[in-house]
Amino acid sequence: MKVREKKVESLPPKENFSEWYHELIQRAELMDVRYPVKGLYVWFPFGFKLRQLVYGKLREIMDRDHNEVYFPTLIPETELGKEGEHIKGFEDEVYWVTHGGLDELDIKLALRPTSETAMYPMFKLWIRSHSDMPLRVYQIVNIFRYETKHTRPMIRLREITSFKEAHTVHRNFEEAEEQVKMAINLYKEFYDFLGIPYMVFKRPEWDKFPGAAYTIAFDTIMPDGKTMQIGTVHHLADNFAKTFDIKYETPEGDHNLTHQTCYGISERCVAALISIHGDDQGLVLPFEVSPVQFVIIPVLYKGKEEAVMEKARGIERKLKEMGYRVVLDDSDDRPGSKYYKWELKGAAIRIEIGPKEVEENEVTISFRDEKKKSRINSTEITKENIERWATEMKGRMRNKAFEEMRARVKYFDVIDDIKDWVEKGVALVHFCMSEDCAETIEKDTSAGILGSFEEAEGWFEGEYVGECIVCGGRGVLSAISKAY
RNA sequence: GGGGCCGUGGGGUAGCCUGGUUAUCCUGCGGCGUUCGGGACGCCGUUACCCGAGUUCAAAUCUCGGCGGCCCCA
Repeated sequence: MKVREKKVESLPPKENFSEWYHELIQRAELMDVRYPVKGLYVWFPFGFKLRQLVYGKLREIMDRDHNEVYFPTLIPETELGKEGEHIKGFEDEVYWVTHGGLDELDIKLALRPTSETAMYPMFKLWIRSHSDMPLRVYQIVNIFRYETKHTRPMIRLREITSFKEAHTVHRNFEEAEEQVKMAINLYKEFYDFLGIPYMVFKRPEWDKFPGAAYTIAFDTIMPDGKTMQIGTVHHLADNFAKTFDIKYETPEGDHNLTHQTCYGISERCVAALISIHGDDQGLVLPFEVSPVQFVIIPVLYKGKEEAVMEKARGIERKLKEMGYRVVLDDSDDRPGSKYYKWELKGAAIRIEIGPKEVEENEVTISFRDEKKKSRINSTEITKENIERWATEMKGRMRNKAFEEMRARVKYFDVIDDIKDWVEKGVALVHFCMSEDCAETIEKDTSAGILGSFEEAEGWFEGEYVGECIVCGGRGVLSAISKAY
C-alpha cells in the first residue's frame, strides 16, 4: 500500500528569503499583493491588527513627550521646492497632483514624500518665543515615493502607509543635539521591545537626509544578509529654519533661528519583525504584539465533545477576562491542520485540550518559538505565569535574533575578502569617510558604506579608531553591506 | 539606465512552439456525512485564458501597444 504524499504545500524555507517573505505575507494574511498598481498593497485585517499592535507601542513611547498632530497630504510646489538640497533629494520620486477635475492647477500639489515642507511653514507661525520650545510633535501617516526599482510589501513601497515622523524645534544646535540622542534612545527602546537587533550609524555625508546637518540611522540585517534601514534621526541644524524663516525671540529680545530635528520609522519595522523572528513554519511574534496571543485547540473525540468544549470555553473566557487576545478554534479541521495554521499566523501560546486534559484537569501548552509541548495544571494559567512566559519567550527570541545577527558581522583589515562576505553579512572596517575611498570600496566589493558606528558595543571589541582600509589615513569603525 | 523571461479559476500550474470539440492537474472555496492528539476521507457543487488593437473562416495560442509581475547587468 502506498503512503499518500503530503499534498498541502508548505512555506518555502526561510533560507530562500525572498520567496519565503513574499509567500508568508499573503498566506498569513498580512497583506494582499494583488492590488493593481505597482508598489501599492492592501493590509488584510489580520496584518492591520499586527500593525496596530506594533504602532501602539510606538505611540506609547512617543506620547510620553511628543504631541500627535496631523498635517495635510498635499504640499504646494512652492513650499516643497524652497529648500534646495531637500528638493534635490526628492525631485525624481515625487508624485504630483496637477489637475482639479478638468482644470489644470496653477500651483502643482505634491503628495508628501515626507512632511518637513508641510509642517515648517506652520512652525514659523507657531514659534514666537523661546518659551514655545522645545516643540515636539509627531504624526503617523502615509507618504508617497515614486519608486522605479523592485517594490515589495512593507520594504519598498510607492505608498508608505505607516510613516511615523517626529519633528522637533529647539533654541540652538546643542539642544537639538540632545533631542537627537533622546530620539535614538526612544528607537532603541522600541526595537528592544520587539526583540529586533540593530546597529546605529552616522551616515556618510553623501548619504544623509537631504537638507540635514547629519543623519543617524538604525540598520538591521535581514535573513539574506542584506541590511535594512529601519529608522533614521536627522539633525537639521538651522537649515530649514533659514529656508522657512523660523525665528524666536530670546529672553534678551534678540531674534534667533531655531534648530530642528526630525526622525522617522516606517512599516519596515513590521517587515523586520516578521523577517527576523519568523521561521519555516511562519510568523513568530512577541506575545505583546501577536494578534492572537492564545489559540485554544479542542481535540474532539466522538462522544466526548461536550466535556472538552466546555473546558475549552471556560479557559477562553478566563483568558479573555484577563484581557488577552484569544481564539478558540472550533472549526471542522483536524487538530494537526489547526496547528499548522496558527503557527503560520504566529499565535504566541497554544493550548490543546482533549479528553485526557479534561480528566486530569490539565492543559497541553506550547510556545510558538519552541518545538516542545508540555502539560500543566489548569490552575497554573494565571496572569503572573502568563507574563513570565511572555517575558521568557521574548528573551529567547531576542537572544536567537542577536546571535544570528552577530554571526553575520565580521571585521576585515584587507579589502579582498569583503566582496564574498557581503553576500551574507556586514563587513566592519576602519574607514576615513572620504568619498574617494568610498568609491573604491563600492567598486571592489559591490556594496555600500553604511556609515560610522555611533556605538559599536556588542558588535566589535577592538579599537574604534584605526587605519582606513583604503588609504591608510585616520579611519573610524564603519560598516559595509548590501542594503535594501 | 540597459537586456531577458512571464501573465490561464482565490493560490500554484498544463496546454502556446505547430491557431480548430467540453481548457489539464493540485490546492482552495460552499454543502452534506463520517471523522478528529501534527496538514482526514467520501459524495455533490463552485470559479479562469490581464486589457486593447491587429492578422484569420477561427486566437489562451501569432503580431503590436498598454498595464502588471519576475530575473540579470550597470
